[in-house]
Amino acid sequence: MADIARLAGVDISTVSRALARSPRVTEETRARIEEIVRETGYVVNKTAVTLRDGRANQVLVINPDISASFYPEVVKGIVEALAKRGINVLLGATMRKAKREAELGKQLLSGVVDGIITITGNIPETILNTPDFERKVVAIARPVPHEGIPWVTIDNYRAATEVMEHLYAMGHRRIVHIAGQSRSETFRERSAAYVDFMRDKGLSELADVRETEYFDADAGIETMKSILDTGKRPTAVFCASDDLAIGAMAAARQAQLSIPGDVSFFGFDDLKVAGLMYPPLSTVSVPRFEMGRRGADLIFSRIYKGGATPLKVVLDHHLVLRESVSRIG
Amino acid sequence: MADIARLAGVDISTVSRALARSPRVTEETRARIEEIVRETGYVVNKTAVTLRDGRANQVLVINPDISASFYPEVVKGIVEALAKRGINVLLGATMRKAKREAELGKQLLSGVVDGIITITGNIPETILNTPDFERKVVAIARPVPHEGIPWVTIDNYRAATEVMEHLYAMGHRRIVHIAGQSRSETFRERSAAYVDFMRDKGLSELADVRETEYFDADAGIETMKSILDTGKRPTAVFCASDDLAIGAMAAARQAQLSIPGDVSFFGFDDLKVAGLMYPPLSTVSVPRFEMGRRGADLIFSRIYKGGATPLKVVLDHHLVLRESVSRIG
DNA sequence: ATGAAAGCGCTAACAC
DNA sequence: GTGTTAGCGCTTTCAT
Repeated sequence: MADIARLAGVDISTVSRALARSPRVTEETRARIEEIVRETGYVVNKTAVTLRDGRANQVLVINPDISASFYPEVVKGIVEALAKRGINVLLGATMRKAKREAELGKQLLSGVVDGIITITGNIPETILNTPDFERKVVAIARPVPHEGIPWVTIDNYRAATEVMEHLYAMGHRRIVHIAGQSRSETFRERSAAYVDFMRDKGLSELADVRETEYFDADAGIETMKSILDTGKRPTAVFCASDDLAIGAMAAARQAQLSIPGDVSFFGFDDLKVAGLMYPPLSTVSVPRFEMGRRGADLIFSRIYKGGATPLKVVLDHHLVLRESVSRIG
Repeated sequence: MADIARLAGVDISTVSRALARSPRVTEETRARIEEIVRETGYVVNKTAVTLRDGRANQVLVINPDISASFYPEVVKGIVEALAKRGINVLLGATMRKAKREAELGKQLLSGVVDGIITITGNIPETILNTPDFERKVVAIARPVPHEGIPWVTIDNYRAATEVMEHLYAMGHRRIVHIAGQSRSETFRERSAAYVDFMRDKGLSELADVRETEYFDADAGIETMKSILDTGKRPTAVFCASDDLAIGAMAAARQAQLSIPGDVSFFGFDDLKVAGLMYPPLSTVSVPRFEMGRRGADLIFSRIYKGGATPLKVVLDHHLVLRESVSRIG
């Protein structure tokens, strides 16, 4: 900026004002300065501005694993909402390591970002004793075990209940549930809905919940294999994620089972690929993009406008019925 | 840091030294300072360090679209290589907009990052007149139209030729190619291999290249539909990406064709989901993780060690034969 | 072994 | 309308 000032024959503060579109600079001076800026390709040093202003105009999105197909749409929603307000979005992946998560949390303390949007269901322990940190964190999809942190979600219990009602209406009784981690409230709700439904229908005897650690396709394969190994083949499998379902279907097929002839499948998430499977997978449509947008709105209000926001935002879901479930009995 | 200094009863410069593990601080003083740091949860302000040091110890990875399944593994490789060297990785998505790309390029000029790894095949125009920018940019997967920028790739022409040889050996003659953008050298090479092979086998009459813009599943669906609309059904379809293949297979199935009975498919990338499709998709295994690692190594050498590096790194690929291709004739 | 002070690039309050 | 200056939080000479 000093260079620009010299070239324009003005003080550096005038350049600063011109670039900030302050009305206190002659139109003429500003034009001259802007011309020089264009010629030289000069760009304001953001680090200096951040240091000076005490804010980075950036937020960090923490997700567990960028390979998982669930997150990209959420991130897009966040970027969409924040970009137009001049807020940058950084992306960090924890790879499910608490240490990585703590590392990322430090970005908040070290001034690199003004806030954190987490999709991991955890809160980096590093920031736990930061005063006022509740105002700087928002959770999406998975709630965080901490009071005062707002979160955006769908009604998982209700959605899972609807899935079970559908399966039941299609004649299925011997239904098993491939679940996610019970330590995650999201997956706990889905499992609870399954267990409650089976009990309410007097089917507790048949209820079978298989918890998985990472709810990815590999877990789906392994779990499905172990289910088939028991010899008691279910007529339907309700998977807590599409990734689980994709893996489970592949495993069923490998065991020479036809889908949905021998066994039906229901997923959760409505990933892009769900509709492209063979057969196309019935699933629960989760408004991922909208979740991102709403989460971004929340954090923007709280951090940059200092306003109050609701602590819980529940978005709509709906069932997407395709061809992976057959009518039986 | 001033607070820490006051609490420890030393000068701020001593705190700085202690935290930097300088030998010029008594073991005792350092212990005291570290204790206080732990208690208060203090974290060094990274913005200030960046400003002072003139380097951010961060690089930016630019990719076209975080929804596409190709990139996460590459990013993981980059993170793996850089994290242990204390270099942070930021992720930016262009959503295929030149403007977004330019925006991201500014991050380099504004001091937020020290270098850029691009997986888009483009170079942000913003940085084009930065002196010495060739030293700060590395391309992965897709080369950049600019001299002096190193890149990491596989031999696309050779891989595509091997695919064609396999299809040919399996008896296929009426093979069509669903290609990516011809403006991308990567896809151009794959197409060229197809065209050359068909010509060399005297099959030019049957050659049919369908170029797509985004090489995603939707493009695969559309293109496959249009191929089937012509009425001349191919016996095999060589897709320039797995995403294209997944979409194309779905479209074929929707047209009541059996795979690979009626038509065979070959993909490119070996995405995780390729092996979980029904039937499992034959494809070209691309070392995405390794590409990321090597790209990261390159940029690290160039930026932080100021060393010279090769301008082109070609990694190994191999064919993964599964069940989406049948033997005919 | 520790302290004092300069300076990284910028903005904004304060002059004029 | 423009210039002068302090200060954001840190590291690193230079002194002692």
